[in-house]
Amino acid sequence: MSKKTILVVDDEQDLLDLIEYNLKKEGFKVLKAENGQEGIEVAKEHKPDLVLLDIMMPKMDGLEAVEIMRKDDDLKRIPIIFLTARSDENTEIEGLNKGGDDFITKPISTTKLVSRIKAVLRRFGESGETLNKLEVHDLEIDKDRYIVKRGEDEFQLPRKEFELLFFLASRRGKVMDRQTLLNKVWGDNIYVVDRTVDVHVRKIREKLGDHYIETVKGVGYRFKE
Amino acid sequence: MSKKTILVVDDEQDLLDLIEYNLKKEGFKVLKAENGQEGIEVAKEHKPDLVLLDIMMPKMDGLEAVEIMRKDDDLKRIPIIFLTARSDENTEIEGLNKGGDDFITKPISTTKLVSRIKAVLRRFGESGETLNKLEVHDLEIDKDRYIVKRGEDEFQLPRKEFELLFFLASRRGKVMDRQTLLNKVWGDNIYVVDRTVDVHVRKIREKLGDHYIETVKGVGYRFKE
DNA sequence: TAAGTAGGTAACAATTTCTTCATTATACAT
DNA sequence: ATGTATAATGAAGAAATTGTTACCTACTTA
Repeated sequence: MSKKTILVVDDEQDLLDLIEYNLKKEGFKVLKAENGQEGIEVAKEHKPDLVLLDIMMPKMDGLEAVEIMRKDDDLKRIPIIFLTARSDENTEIEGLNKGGDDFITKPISTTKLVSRIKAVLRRFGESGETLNKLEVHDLEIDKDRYIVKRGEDEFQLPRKEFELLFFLASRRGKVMDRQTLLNKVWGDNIYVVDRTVDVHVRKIREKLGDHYIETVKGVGYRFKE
Repeated sequence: MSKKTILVVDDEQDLLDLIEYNLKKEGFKVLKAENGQEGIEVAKEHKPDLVLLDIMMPKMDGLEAVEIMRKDDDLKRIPIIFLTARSDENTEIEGLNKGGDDFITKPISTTKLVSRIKAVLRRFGESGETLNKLEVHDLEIDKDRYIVKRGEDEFQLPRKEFELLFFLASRRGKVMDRQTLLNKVWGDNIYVVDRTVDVHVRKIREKLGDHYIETVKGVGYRFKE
């Protein structure tokens, strides 16, 4: 399991550092921001797996930030845990109503923080957040819909072609040999000649153009980075 | 919007009644159980939309109950909110780790309780619209009356056809395989041949035309976006 | 009881997708 | 530049999937 990235947004530098230290110790990747606005920018750029968001901040407070995030297609699925200076039930309720996923009051207990983060991540992880939508180059590959989009154009690829494309695209840059592709896309105990892959690659290129999948002679195929 | 069902599990009869009163006032349907074991039985039978679970109970406590629920295919997706007598951080952490979705300490503020329940339901509900009236393309699909309208025309579909259409339409664009459709429309523990879905799709197309439900060969069906 | 409706199954026709293989083109090493 | 290995291509047949129809059962209603 690759490291999960947590974005921590808080205006107190000390607290930011403390949280960073503790989360890194637990194996998370940590991003930091000092206000809501910066937080959203960082979130847009790095798409963290979870955001820890202070309610009280200068420039843009946490509640505003959450509203913006929930309206942004790229960000709205990211779980948010609020931080607040002290237990203030009204704020808490407002936060949850606005779309927060949990709530933690300062002073923060490290154990509690980590425990909650894990709980929230697990919760979101199992509800099918298995990354069903890839955006690479000018393509949008949507496995929920089994559709590939490029701008306004939609391509309806047959299953194998789609799954092959999806697999390659989800490992952008990495060269995969034919056998691996067969195992991963076709299944482990399927017997087909490995040249079959070539034919599917060709069909994908035929439909989408040949600037996505690169041939690495003697090795296999790779989705262009 | 159909009423959401909340199962409340607590050994204190008074509290049970108090919560029931408040939740009913808010428009929820309420089920009650007095210990973990009973709670699981009721949950299995009625599949509530959310469970409020006391940690400390005779016979089977809340933590045990949650473990069992999370292992049961029918129950594991039901969100759980823990109740506990007082803020006890250790228990709280344990609860969240075991798979709770939120945590509320007694004495319970009614507002807070309802607010949290709604927050959790919203979070979980986003995957499945609970609206009873869908308007898609030129169709109006009304689950209250089991009627589909197109302009002046009204179509009276049989139950299964209607529910299949409704389900697909409520997840517009998303491809659903036959098994999922069977589980969601027919029910989890129903045995019917999956090709049955095809026949119903055909009947729907026969009545409404075939420009609503799209076939994704090798995968399933999808309501056109 | 007959007739009608709904739901399910099975068979096979129609269609699409997949695989293979033969041929042609290309890249790479020498 | 040439030869060899590898990949691209095209086309045909196999395999898989879906559409469609007919039929069966259970249940409801007249």
